[in-house]
Amino acid sequence: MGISITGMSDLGQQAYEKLRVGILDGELPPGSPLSHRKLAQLFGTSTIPVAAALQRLEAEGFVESRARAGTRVKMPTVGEISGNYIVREALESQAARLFAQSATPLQKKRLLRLANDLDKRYRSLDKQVTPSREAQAEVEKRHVEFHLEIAKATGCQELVLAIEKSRVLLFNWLFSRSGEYVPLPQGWHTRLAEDLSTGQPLSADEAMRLHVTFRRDDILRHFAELERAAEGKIERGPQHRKVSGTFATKLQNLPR
Amino acid sequence: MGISITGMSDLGQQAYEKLRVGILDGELPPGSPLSHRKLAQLFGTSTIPVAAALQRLEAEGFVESRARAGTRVKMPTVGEISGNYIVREALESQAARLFAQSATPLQKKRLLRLANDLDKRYRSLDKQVTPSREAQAEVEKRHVEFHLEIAKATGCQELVLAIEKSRVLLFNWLFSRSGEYVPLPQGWHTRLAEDLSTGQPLSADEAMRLHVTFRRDDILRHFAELERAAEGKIERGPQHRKVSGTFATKLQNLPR
DNA sequence: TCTCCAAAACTGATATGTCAGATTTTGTTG
DNA sequence: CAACAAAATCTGACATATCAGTTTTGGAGA
Repeated sequence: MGISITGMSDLGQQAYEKLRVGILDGELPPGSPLSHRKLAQLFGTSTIPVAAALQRLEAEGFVESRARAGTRVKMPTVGEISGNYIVREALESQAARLFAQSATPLQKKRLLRLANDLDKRYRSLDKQVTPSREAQAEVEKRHVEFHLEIAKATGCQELVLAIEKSRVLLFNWLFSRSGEYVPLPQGWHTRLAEDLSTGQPLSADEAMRLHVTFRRDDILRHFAELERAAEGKIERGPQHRKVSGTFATKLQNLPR
Repeated sequence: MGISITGMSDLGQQAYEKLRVGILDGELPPGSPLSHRKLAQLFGTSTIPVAAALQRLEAEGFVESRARAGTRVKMPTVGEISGNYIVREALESQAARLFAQSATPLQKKRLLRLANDLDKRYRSLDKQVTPSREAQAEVEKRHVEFHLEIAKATGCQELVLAIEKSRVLLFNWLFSRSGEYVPLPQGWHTRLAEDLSTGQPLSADEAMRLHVTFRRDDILRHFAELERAAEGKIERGPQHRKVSGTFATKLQNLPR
């Protein structure tokens, strides 16, 4: 699950990628402080490439920065998550239209196979009483891949990138919390793949909209509660969270 | 027609804005070289804020950079323009749905007024034999504002920003060339505004799709020709274009 | 224990200088 | 005059150092 499209220099690119996986792997949960200096020391570079990486991550919505006050992994608001859903619904329903309109039999077959596999994984996840975070993340990553496969089949690179951006961002926001898990209907993705493969563009559009918005209201409600709970609480300053990975640990214990 | 949403430091933000208007005003046409040093000298800063501004402009698609070889205003490919249309169709039809679904009478009235004004301006443009570049740009800017008004009425900030980004980018690409002008039908925007104000979400969606894609094929054909004409021509190195504004002139005549 | 405030510590922003790579120019040779 | 190579020039990437805000901290006083 990685964007390449360099556009950035060597060290800056490396810092960007390290930070990105650090965030997406949950080692750097929302609120984690990201000091230019400490990161530079950790990476063995100056602060310049770090600043470039953080600027890009900020533009992509992973990070928020206030001048001379600090940079941290972003805490999304309910409004932003809601907006993300709206934009993603627009992009993915467009991809669904184009897929239904012009996907080759091979692409359709491939999508069906992916959908089947994905549904299997979700089912096996449902069986477990307490699925591990890693297991959930693994399945969700494949979920993203499934949707990107639809977009890729359209042949429109710009659409793929826009959807990936939107998907990955939500992925990160969701997995930063212990979200109550809403099980999906049986054959949820297989049915979608069938709709996209056999239906007209318009019905594919509609099917995708339903798919995208299925868990939306539950999730928004959940986050609204979390937001209310955090009302006026820790508003600024680094969050003293307990984190597992080596990344954040190293970062915290670094002097200077 | 300006994005604010800082996210960047003082000098970097200023450099970004200056460069952005320089590009959008046509003073820096596609292919113009943008040297960190020269720009820094022109702005009276170091190269650091300039680099930050250029990195952001690159992420937004206005500029392309190759490490240690140069940065220049981007020359779009036909594929990118086509992709831009697909993404924009997705975003704007979504905005149309939401507008039809939830716009207040006041917002509808306001949109109709804007549409009427816009159509008037297009009509007066059609009357002129050789409309000036400035006059065309002025009307096109209002065209962008019209579409942003629809998005703003949805109350979804993320959708507004995504549409603005997509619109402004195409705006810049189109106005960098002397495009053959395809006149619009009578009351083109007024009819759209009416459709969005009175119709159901689905019909609003469809109306917007038709609107967005109206000139698309002509434009893509036009650019395909231009691209073919430039086949293998000036591939690298600064373009020695003749430019009007003071911005580019200063830039070119700067030593170092 | 709580409030307030100044000093200390930390932060991102920026200037300056250097480096290696890419490009362009120039000089040479056929 | 063409082809080619070396040198001069230009480019962005980056390191180091400093600055001015912001936040945290450690009492002093209530």
